[in-house]
Amino acid sequence: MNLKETIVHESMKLFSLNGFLSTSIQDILSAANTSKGGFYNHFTSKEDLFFQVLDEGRKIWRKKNLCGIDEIKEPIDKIIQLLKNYKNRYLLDAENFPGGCIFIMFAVEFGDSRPHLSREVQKGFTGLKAMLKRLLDNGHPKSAAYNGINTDTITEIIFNGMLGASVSYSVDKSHEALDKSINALIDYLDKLKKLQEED
Amino acid sequence: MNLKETIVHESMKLFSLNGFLSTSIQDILSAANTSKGGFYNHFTSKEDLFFQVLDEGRKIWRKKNLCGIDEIKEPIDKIIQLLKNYKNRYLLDAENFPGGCIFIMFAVEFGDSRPHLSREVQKGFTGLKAMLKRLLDNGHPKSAAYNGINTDTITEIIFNGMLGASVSYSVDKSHEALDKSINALIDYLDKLKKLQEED
DNA sequence: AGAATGAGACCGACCGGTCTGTCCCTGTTC
DNA sequence: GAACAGGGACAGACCGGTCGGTCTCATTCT
Repeated sequence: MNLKETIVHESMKLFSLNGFLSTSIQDILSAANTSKGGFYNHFTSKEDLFFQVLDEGRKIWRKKNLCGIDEIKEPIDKIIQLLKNYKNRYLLDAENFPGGCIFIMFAVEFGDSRPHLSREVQKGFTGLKAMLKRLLDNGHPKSAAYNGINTDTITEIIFNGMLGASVSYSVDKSHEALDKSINALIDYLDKLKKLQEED
Repeated sequence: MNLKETIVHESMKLFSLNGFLSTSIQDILSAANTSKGGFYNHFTSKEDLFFQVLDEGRKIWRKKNLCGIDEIKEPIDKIIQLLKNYKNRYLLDAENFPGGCIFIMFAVEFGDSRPHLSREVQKGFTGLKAMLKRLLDNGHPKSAAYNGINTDTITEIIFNGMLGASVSYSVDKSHEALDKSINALIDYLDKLKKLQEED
């Protein structure tokens, strides 16, 4: 791993733990065992680093969360697999994000004050929500409702459940609560699936 | 409103928008139309201000969210009323928290780096979760399960749903999505209530 | 007179970012 | 193969600006 990759990797961990704004260049230099010269030789600014970390984070997100999904045919089962991956491979894997999901960290800490950064982060959330809805719509022949519950509503429940689980896990670090949270969402989908089959 | 109250009030709004760490004393002085002397005459430090804002925020949270709950007898209906308050009186009321819920902001931005502040914030979450569980346990005669779903699981769903809804609302500011999110949780509880009545 | 209030100059620490200098690797020349 | 030039990689002194916090002093109220 060369210096540039090291800096991105170490920054990702620090951002996950303390956020982008609270992590100083000096913190990063110490973690990556380098100096200002080394840093600015590879990045034009701290913001430049942010975007590269964001990109790398997205790659990792996809790798961890979409693992094994293509092999599954039934759309609702795809989402269930996604939820399992989200818990076991993503949130519980502290190698890259020891402090929790960086996207939520970024989205919250930027708030209304860094709109150009916040906007970039928001794209990821929009994408996830759209993916969930697409899967649900594809999964239902009538393409509109699961036993009277429309797919928008289900999307919101799953999406917010994932967000909430991540936030509360990064706050209390309770594996037990995380298990319950994700399993509750899986139950929710399981019941929808049964209703669908009864139709 | 005297200067001290003005400072707390303006700080709360700024913290909601930009977070505690990204809000400088100078920002607060400008918003409250005062000076360093005026500030440090009422607060010993920025951290002191934080705790007073946190206290005030909790008072507002209770006032907004618990409104009308005592008048309701049925425990699940209490939670439903809480969810309605949460959406209409709390999240949608931008007077005090224009940028979104300060507790989530604090919890996320402090991350693992300010444990003594983070811990104080976490107490509120623990309290809310405990309240939800208490209501659910009281509401069920067998005090253990709603049609096979235990109260811990329901608590997690509601709690994470509230967190997630708040995060995604503060990111995208979509009333429509917020409505769907909260209504989905209310539906979830409604169905549990029906299952309970069938017993 | 004396206490409470608050204005604002000032302090050291630290921030992100620049700049110079040193090292080392590589290609060229004889 | 030795000598040298050029350039990328990196170390660290340094810069202006901003941070939270202190201090002095003027004003106002009792």
